[in-house]
Amino acid sequence: MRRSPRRPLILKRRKLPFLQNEPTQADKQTQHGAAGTGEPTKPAASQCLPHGIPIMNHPSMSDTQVVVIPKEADLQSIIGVLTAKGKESGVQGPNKFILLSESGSRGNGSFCQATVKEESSPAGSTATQPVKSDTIHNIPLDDSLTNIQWLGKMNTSALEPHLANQTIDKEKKLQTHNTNSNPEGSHQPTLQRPPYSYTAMIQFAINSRKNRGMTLKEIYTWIEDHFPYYREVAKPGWKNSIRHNLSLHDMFIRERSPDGKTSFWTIRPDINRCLTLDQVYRVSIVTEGDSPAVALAPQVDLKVEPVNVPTKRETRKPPPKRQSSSSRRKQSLVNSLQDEPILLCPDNSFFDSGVVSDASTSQDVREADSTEQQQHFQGSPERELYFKTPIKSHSHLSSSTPSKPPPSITLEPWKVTPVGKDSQSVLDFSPIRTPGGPVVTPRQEYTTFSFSSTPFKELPLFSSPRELLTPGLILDTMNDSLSKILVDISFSALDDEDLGIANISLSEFLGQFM
Amino acid sequence: MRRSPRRPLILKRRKLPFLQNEPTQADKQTQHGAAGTGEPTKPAASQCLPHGIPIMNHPSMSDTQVVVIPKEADLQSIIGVLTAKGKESGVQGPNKFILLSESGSRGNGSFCQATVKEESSPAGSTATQPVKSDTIHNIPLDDSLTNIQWLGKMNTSALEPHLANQTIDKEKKLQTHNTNSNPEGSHQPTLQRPPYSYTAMIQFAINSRKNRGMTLKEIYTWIEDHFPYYREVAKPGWKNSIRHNLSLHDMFIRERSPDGKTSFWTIRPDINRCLTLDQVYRVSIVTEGDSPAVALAPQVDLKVEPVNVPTKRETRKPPPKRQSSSSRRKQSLVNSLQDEPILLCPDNSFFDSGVVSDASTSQDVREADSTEQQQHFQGSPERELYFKTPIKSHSHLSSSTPSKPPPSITLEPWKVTPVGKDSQSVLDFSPIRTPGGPVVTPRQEYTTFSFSSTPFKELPLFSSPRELLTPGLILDTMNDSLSKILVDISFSALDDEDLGIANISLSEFLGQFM
DNA sequence: AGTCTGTTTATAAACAGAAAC
DNA sequence: GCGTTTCTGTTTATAAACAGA
Ligand SMILES: [Mg+2]
Ligand SMILES: [Mg+2]
Repeated sequence: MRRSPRRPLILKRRKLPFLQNEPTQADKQTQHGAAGTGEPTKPAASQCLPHGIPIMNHPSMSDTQVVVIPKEADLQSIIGVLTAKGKESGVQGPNKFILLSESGSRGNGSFCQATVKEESSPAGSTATQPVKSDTIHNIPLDDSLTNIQWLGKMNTSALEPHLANQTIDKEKKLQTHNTNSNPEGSHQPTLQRPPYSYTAMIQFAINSRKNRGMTLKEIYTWIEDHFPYYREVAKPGWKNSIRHNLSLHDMFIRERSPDGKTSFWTIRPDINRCLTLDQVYRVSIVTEGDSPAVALAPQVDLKVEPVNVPTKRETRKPPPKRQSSSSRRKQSLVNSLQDEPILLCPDNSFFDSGVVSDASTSQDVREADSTEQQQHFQGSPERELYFKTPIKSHSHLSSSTPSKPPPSITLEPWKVTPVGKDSQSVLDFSPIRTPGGPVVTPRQEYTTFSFSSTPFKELPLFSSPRELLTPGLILDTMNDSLSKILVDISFSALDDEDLGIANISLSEFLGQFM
Repeated sequence: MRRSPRRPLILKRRKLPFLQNEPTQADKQTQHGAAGTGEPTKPAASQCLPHGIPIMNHPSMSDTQVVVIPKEADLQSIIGVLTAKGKESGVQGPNKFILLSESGSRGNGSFCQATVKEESSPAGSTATQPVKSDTIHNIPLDDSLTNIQWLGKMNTSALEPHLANQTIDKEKKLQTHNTNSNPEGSHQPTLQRPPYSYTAMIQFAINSRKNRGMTLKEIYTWIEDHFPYYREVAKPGWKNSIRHNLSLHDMFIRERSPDGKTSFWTIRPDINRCLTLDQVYRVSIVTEGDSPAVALAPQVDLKVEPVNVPTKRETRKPPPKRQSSSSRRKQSLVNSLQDEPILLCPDNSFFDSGVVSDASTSQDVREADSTEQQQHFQGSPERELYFKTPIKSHSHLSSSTPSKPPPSITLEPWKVTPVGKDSQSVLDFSPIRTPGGPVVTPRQEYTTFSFSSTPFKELPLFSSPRELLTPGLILDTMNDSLSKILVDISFSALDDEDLGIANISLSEFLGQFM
């Protein structure tokens, strides 16, 4: 809940399929629509993990949520989902999760009205029983996938072009299509769209080179080799997007080869965070490991050195009522290019030279008060209701931010209608919020078993309060620790909170890669 | 042909209608298409102005073209079109035009096969005879409008909110719709989309304020007041685009009011060129003036002072064969923030304070050799021909740059089929190139009368070579001079070419406003 | 003549924080 | 004061136009 939100590693705003089948406008409903999909604007439910595992807010810590893990549930899967969820929701969202094992009396709380055994979820496979052996691989995925889930489907061979250094050329590796039925033993890479932005993938590509320079074609090839989605299913416009990103972002600089014949792309060294797919991959591979008390961190040895201590420290904790900073971010980081710590690049096997680079993204303007800042979602599905406001003679949209029509239920594999009595309570298991889907509203309902985000103590969730004292696991997505095991990123500087600028967490380190 | 190209003032890449009627996908032709519109991939023609007035390349000066003005033609209209054309095509395109009066023997050359009297052009009105009195106002316009043409339709009252300074609020001025039939006397503003980019319009808006700060809402209002298109016909998504531009471009900075309550947008003073709509308007108003030997420049008094002389002057003229600079622009202007002259803001009636600002856009890396760099256009209509290349199993597009299907003829009012014998020679009068229309190809055809861009001397265009010596007008769109009249922007520093960085022309000054 | 590469602009969209209602 | 809605601001994605190599 501190420091300015880094961009999540897990992609948002990337719903668009980008498949070869064009939008098809099948459900265009051009003028007569806007009444469809029957989303009944319910007060929404408490958040649930897939298969009805509930998540409750902690009564006192706003950044903490409590999860009761059923006995039948797959712990690794849940940890993965929670990690993704925590990272995704940024700083204001929950980033600590207390995992409690269910004490058998599961029929007690009706909070989610969906049991683990529930197999009638209409939106895709249910697949949580570990005996199914496709615990992760069969989770219904789409573009709004978390990267951990996605990585569970990635083949490790997708990383091998790293190891076969320099010989990535034209051999048709990785061309083995998986036939959509992917049992756990097979290790083909998915054709699912990876959850990384173009900018992130370009960084992955360029940073995989020791000289940290790549031609455009090599970037294409690298991405196609490591993310077969782009070779196989994406429309060719993805290359246009790559070029667009290279040109648009100042982070990417085009340089000339010494002979001046070819040009190659580099990353501005002063802002290169040196993230590689390997690092991201290792993070999540470890996440899926055996012991739950395993570090979620990459195996790299990062060193944060407080060089160029910011001179404007007074802006870091603004007076809580003056100026209010009104942070929509980014404008507060003007001229923050110099005064950030130098972050040494990890010298893993892919790098020869430890290029010195300093971080230059955010000035880490943390808001003073983190007082119960419940996350707001704009639950209004969309206001393409015609003539809703008689402002103009426009017969078209009235909102200045375009919005997609709410998708139909079957298009959202995370939306599972529970078997409970109230058919209106559609649970949103998606880690991605869609405006129009059932979202969590901050409305407080202290009285019922309904799916509110009521503080924890109000809900009769457990058969006895003893369970709250169960020494469960604590998953902290802010520093990617599970239980009390801290990540093994060794910060050479202060690591207490709210003390210094060197207090950069892994999630921030990862998150700034958009 | 010198200095790096500024972005044209006249908008390109803005074909999209952005009207309330959605794309309608009526002619989607999803899979069976791509054969339509009957564009026969002809070798294309030499460039012509509307009504068949030909433009020929000058035999020796690659940036110069020669235009023979028929007696019946409207000179002002032609000058306007040429000015737009010159500004639009950037540095590599022609920016000087020698205007010659036709010597009566018009039937001589068959080069354009369209006479001025031709009235059978199927795409809109022909409207060049000044006796029609709607010389400019009736030119068929669409989104690919030049700004000069567009300004011909603009009401002068659209500028009056400047004069009624500060009281722009809610009075329903400018709400007088024009009923599409706009005789010359009436002065309603058009509902046509203005040819300015969002970035340009935002600058117009903010620079119209003395304090050079505007809230978002004020920017909206300013644009709506001055360009009623956005109030009346544009989809509400245009406000999204405004916000997008404000956020995206570093040029726009959000600041807080002194009380910290509201935020307003400013333009980074070190790169603010202080262009206002008033200036653009005056430029074009003068262009439409009576005498052809009139200055095309704004009435402002700009002063360029060579402060911070660049230290890396050796990069300004690279060795002509080494490195070759391979300018796709923009990457050559890294770190050029400091070393450019300070450009004083013009203190016209809209400014109180002469904010000091220096230019910081382009480092003016001029290509060494401007040897017959004929402009290329990618005339390939689009290659959504399925299975054209058996590269992948993609059934969809194969080009990584998406392209629109070629529009039908009737949608392009500039495309006029001449009455000549060859029905295939569709002339493109549009100042905007569409990749599918007939474009000028650099193919050299020295032998025929065909529509090639053959050097000037090869074409038997004139009845006698005397006409080449006719003391015609010279329209130079690089510095916006007609005849020998220079623009009245007074540069205090060097104004000879290739000498100093202060050699900034009006077109560059204007052009950098995208 | 066509393709690849690079730059810009436009538009839609997701979403978050702040302000208004 | 709270809850909702709207406004404002930031990013990402995608299409597209077009220029230069
Ligand atoms: Mg770049
Ligand atoms: Mg900005």
